[in-house]
Order: sequence, then structure tokens, then C-alpha cells
Amino acid sequence: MEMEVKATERISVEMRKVPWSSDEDSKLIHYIALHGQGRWDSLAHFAGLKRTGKSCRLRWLNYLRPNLRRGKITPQEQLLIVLLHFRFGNRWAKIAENLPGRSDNDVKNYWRTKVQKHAKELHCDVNGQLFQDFLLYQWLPSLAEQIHATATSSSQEHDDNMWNTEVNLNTPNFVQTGINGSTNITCPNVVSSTNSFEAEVMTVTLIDDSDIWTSLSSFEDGIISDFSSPDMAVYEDQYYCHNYWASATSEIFPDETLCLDDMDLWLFP
DNA sequence: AACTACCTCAACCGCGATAGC
DNA sequence: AGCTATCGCGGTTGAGGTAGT
Repeated sequence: MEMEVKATERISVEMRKVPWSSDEDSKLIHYIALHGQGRWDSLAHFAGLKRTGKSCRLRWLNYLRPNLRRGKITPQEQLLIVLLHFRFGNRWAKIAENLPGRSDNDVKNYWRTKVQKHAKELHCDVNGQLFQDFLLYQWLPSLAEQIHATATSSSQEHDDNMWNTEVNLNTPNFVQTGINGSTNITCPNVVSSTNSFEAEVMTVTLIDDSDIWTSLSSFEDGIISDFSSPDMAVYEDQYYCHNYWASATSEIFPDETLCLDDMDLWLFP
């Protein structure tokens, strides 16, 4: 027991548990630039950092690695987080995979400080049906509205990023355009109906070619052109996405064979 | 200006999974 | 097969910043 206490004391003295200094950041960045990441414990040692490997890994992934997005979570990102949380639950890393430049920590922090807090205010269990309904029928439409307002009020104020959206409010057709390697899909926005909001959801999630929505580039003029896949496991996300898209737009394209149940599959697997 | 309450987010902790010996 | 080291993830904490009074 005495040995254990001493070991703990030694660690607390040697291993810093304070914010990272710019000097430490530089050391870590420099070392990873030369040798790459991985083997975090030995990396910490050889980089001359008095930190645990875990600490170095966390600092790198959450703060130092290239292409991290800083600043507030945008309404588009919020919307994606909520939607993906329906599907993945508290699997923050999984959700973060679909938010380019955001870490699992960012997603987790957002959920905790915003969504969970709201559930608390409503005296709801964050995972209960009541709050799920609130998210689906109030929170998400509200986000969609924000996105819509931003997109229409200041098209010139684009956020220099992949969330660049084109929203066509009146034309009852889908328009697909490829801009800077992205796939932009525009769909009608019929504010009064539930389905319309869902359609708008799809509008803002089809943008980045690097994530699960990429597969939707196979859509042509809003019609699903090809969805037969020899390997459904690989294209699972595509499948869900396809169903969601189809159901969300069923009002506009009544000929579509997929129904709302398929959307439920996507949202509540 | 000073105090307080609240918010944000960087950082740490614990645990399970995996790899290597 | 069993042990140990390491990694990665989700949960939690708390310092610092900000808004409100």
C-alpha cells in the first residue's frame, strides 16, 4: 500500500496536470511532424514532454492536429449531431466522424452543455421519448429554420467551408450541382409540413464529399438513379440515407415507393 | 467596479478492447 | 493462455471567460 501511495505521489509531481504551454505544443507538433503519431507513451518520452501518452494523444487529437474547426458549432453541425445521435447514441467518436474538423470532445461538449441542459430544463430524461419527440419536432425544425434564414438572408456570407448550401424555396424540383468537389443538392422547402423540414435537413447534410452523405451524389435531378449495391454492409449508411431522403420527399414525389417507416429505420435503428 | 452565476471547453480519469510478448 | 502495455472511448471535472445584477 505504501509503495502505491509513493508511486502516485511521484506521478503527480512528474506528470503535469495543468494546461499545455505553447512550448509543449511546439514540441509535440514538431515531434509528430518528424516521426508521425502513435506509440503515445514513447512519443511523450522522446519528445521530451513530461506528460502521459494519453495526455499527448488527447492534446493532439482535440487541439493540435491539422484541419480542426474552431469556434462555435454551427446550426448545420448541431442539426447533424442531433440526427446522428438518434442513430448512434452517445458514440461521440462515431458522430464526430461525420463532422469534418470536429473532435469527439467537441460533440460531447455540445451535447452536454446544450442538449442535455435543455432536457434538464424541461424536466425530461434526455433519452426519453418525450425529449426525443421534442428534438424531432421542435429542436430540429428550429435549427432548420435558422439554417434557412442564414442561407437566404446572406448568400454572400458563406462560411468558407463545406456547409455551403443552396436552398431553392419555390421550385418543386431538386437541383444537384457540384461545386469545389462538393455535392450540393437543393430541394423545396414547404415550411408548413413536417416532411418539408425533413427535406431541408437533407439539403444541408449532403454537402461534404468526405462523409457518409457522399453516396448521394449518385442522385440525378432528385431522382434516385442507382441504389442497387452488391455489398449492403459497406453501403449501410447510404441505405439509411437513401430511405430517409426518399421518405422526406415522398410528398413531393408521391411515386416514390419508400414510405415513412423507412425514415424511422434511419432515425431509430 | 465588484460580485455572482452561468457557460465553455480543455484536460483528466476509468474502463474495456486490443496488441504484443 | 495469460500477462502487460497501450490505445481509444465515454464520462466527468474545473479553470477561465462572460453576462447579468
